[in-house]
Amino acid sequence: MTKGEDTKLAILEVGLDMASRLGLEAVSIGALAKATDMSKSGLFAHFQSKENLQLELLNYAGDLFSANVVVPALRRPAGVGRIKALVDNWIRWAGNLTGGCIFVSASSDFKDRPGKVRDFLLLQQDAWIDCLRRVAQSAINTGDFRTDMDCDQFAFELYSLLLGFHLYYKLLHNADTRQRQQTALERLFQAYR
Amino acid sequence: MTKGEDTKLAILEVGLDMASRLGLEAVSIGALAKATDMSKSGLFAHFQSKENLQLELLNYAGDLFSANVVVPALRRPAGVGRIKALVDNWIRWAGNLTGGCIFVSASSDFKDRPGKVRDFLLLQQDAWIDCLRRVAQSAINTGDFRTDMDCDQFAFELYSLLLGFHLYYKLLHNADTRQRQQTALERLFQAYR
DNA sequence: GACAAGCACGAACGGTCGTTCTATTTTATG
DNA sequence: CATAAAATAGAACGACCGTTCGTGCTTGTC
Repeated sequence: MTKGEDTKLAILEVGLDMASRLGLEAVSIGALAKATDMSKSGLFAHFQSKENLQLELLNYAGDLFSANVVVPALRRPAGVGRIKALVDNWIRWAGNLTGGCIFVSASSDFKDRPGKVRDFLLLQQDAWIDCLRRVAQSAINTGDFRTDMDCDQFAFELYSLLLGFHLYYKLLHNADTRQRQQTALERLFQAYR
Repeated sequence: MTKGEDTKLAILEVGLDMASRLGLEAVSIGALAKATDMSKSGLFAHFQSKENLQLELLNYAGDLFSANVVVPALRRPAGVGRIKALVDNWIRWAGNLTGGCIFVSASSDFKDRPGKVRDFLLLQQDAWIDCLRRVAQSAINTGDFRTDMDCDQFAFELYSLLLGFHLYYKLLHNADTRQRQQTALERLFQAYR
């Protein structure tokens, strides 16, 4: 790894945490430069534009998300166990970032900001929902879930619970959140068995 | 109503829509002044500070929310019907604002921005969740729900579904969202009957 | 119709924004 | 070790940020 790539990665790491806390739009070149002990122009040279920085942040986050949330879950045998692993990984992912899941923050931030950033974010969200749908389908195949279940419906309800967890945990700092979500998950799984 | 109050209300109306779209933090004095055909200083005089503008926006939104979402639902007879009315009103509320529910946007925006604005937002969120809890309790009293149900758990799951709806509808522009949410709601109600 | 109060304006403040240059230092390569 | 390339810094740009101040214009009241 060359020096430039190394620096860039360090910037993205700091930027990701900043974006999770304050939102993708609030990650300014100046603030990020200060946080990484660089000059504005020195940092800027790595990204050519702010829009590009935002795209690279999302892409970096996507790589981390794949490696830490999706892939480890897919290594588990298909079925409800895999889904639970996916949820556990997601919870850990959201917990490791100071401000929670960057995709949740960015979704709220960019839902009405047309452009490449929103387009990319939408692609990532579609991929995530598709992932949820697929793990549900594979749980049907193993016999854990009913054959007549609606995987899209399942994905919607599961994602909703993750969003609920996110709000309760990251904004309200509710202590019982994990337990509450666990209960809801059990009820969700039970409905489709 | 005096001229000043009239102007202020017009500002809040425009500001609310802007905040729902771009986030509470992104409502700049200059942009809001342009949108209301006023001078920066003229508009500023109504609020004394940006923080105060944000607080007044939240307060204004809270009043509208009460009047359009909560109160009409509470006029319905207690029970599941009241809860359904509450949800319907919430959906309409989120639909009427261009960027969706301002409290959802603001929650994401201010979760890691300590200060008066976040404190006030937290109060509003607590009140809303308490409202959900109460309608559940009153549905127990009417016999619609089981007496041993956990109202906090119900509030969590119901709010989660609203958040899921919000993301699917406002970001992904998914056409089946309303139907999907309806199905999830029915399942939720059924579980506690 | 004079007068005070309320209201809105324009100009200006120091700061930060994203971005563009040029110059200098640091790194990798022969 | 020299040299080309890559990486970083510094200064400056116009634009916008939140905020302050002084000055007029509208209001409603006596």
